[in-house]
Amino acid sequence: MGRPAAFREPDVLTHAMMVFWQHGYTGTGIRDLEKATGLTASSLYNRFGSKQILFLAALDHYINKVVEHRIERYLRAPDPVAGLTRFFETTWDYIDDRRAPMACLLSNTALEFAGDRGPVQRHIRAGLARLEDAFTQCLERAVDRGALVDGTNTRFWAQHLLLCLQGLLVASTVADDRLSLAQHTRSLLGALPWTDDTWTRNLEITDGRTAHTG
Amino acid sequence: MGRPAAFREPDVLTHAMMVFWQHGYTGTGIRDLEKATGLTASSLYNRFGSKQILFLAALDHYINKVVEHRIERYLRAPDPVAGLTRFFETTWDYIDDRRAPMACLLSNTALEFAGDRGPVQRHIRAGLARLEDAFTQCLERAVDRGALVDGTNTRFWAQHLLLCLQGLLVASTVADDRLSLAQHTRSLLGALPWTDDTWTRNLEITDGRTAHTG
DNA sequence: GTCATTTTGTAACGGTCGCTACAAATCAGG
DNA sequence: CCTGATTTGTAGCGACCGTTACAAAATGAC
Repeated sequence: MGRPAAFREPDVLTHAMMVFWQHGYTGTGIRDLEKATGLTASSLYNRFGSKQILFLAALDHYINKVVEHRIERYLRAPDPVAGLTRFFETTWDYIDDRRAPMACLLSNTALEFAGDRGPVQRHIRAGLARLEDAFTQCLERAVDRGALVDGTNTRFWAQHLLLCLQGLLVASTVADDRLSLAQHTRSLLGALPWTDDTWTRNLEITDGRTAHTG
Repeated sequence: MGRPAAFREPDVLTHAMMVFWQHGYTGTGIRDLEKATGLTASSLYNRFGSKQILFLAALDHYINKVVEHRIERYLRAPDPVAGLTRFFETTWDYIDDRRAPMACLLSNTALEFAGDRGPVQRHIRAGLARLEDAFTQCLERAVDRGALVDGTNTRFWAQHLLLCLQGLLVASTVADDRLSLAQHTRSLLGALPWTDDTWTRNLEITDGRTAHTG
């Protein structure tokens, strides 16, 4: 009952997410959100109640769509080593797709709300925890396959990868060449306790593929 | 000639720097700067011309004081390995000194102005380049002392350290325990091409010292 | 003291901020 | 068609934004 909404909530959240991603929470005004979503402030407030709540919804949308999609596609790929490698490589692809390097909405928000102890921090932590868990599971599969040495502290190395990823994302906003970023990515991944020549073989495979695809 | 200013510019820049550091560029208003510096908007605009120019001056102030001080104290210390280790360790001390984790003004600004191509980006790059150079020189001294293997690409590993540092800083804003951050710092530094047992010996020294100092 | 020069305090400018009151519009159920 | 419920568009709220005009205050040069 009641007048039906003239929009689909996921679309609104996607557009809001993009604006917040580009300009941050403080840098995004309600008028920007109106333009991006095509809705009026009335509709936005009628649905979400406040700018902050809409932002939290956009954050969750980012986690459930962007992050989860990348987890599913790469970290849950059949080959955990190749998947992990591709996960980091495609971070740059994703960044280069857009006009400006936008890094990661989670990282951006983490720094913007660094002193915060409210709901925003909690949502950020939840999103990063989801990524950390996915890394952990990916590394555990690598251990099972004998790619990582037995007894590897997968939780620790998952946190480590998450930390390095955030460094790469910050660096990507100032780096003038993507090539060096790729080299640093290799060094970071190479630090993991791979067994024997697992990692060097993976590098050869990666080189072969990138040589073909450009 | 003319009425003398009732403030010292370095003090004004220090206070402005702290406010920008805590709340970011967009999140800081002129009224906040008035309260923090004790000056009126008139004086601020008479001296600096605009909020943006004041921010650039505060950025340079951060580079010349905070960053340069840490470079001088740690990266130019007699022992490059111990100095580098202390540099990363004291990053947390510096963060914990303040009420809220503020990470690094350069990293914060890099993400806030991710899409920017104007003067702010240039100042950020200059500051990071200064840090990269200092890392490079520190690593070169480590090579000269035989702590790093001959032929080490010091420029590459300096960029690598800078990248990892930014990851640590982002992680510090969401981390609930500093201990794990210290462990990740060790892993990051341990990835460098140290000679023989240089790094393990350095860890023992570090452990001994931290055991005494708490 | 007078003048030119610079800084300071006061007050306010036009614009945008997040948000909301209100009525018209659009549905379901009777 | 009427009623109740929900969304939409319009219009504007008070507060704050970055910035500025203007005059009083404080200096050195003469």
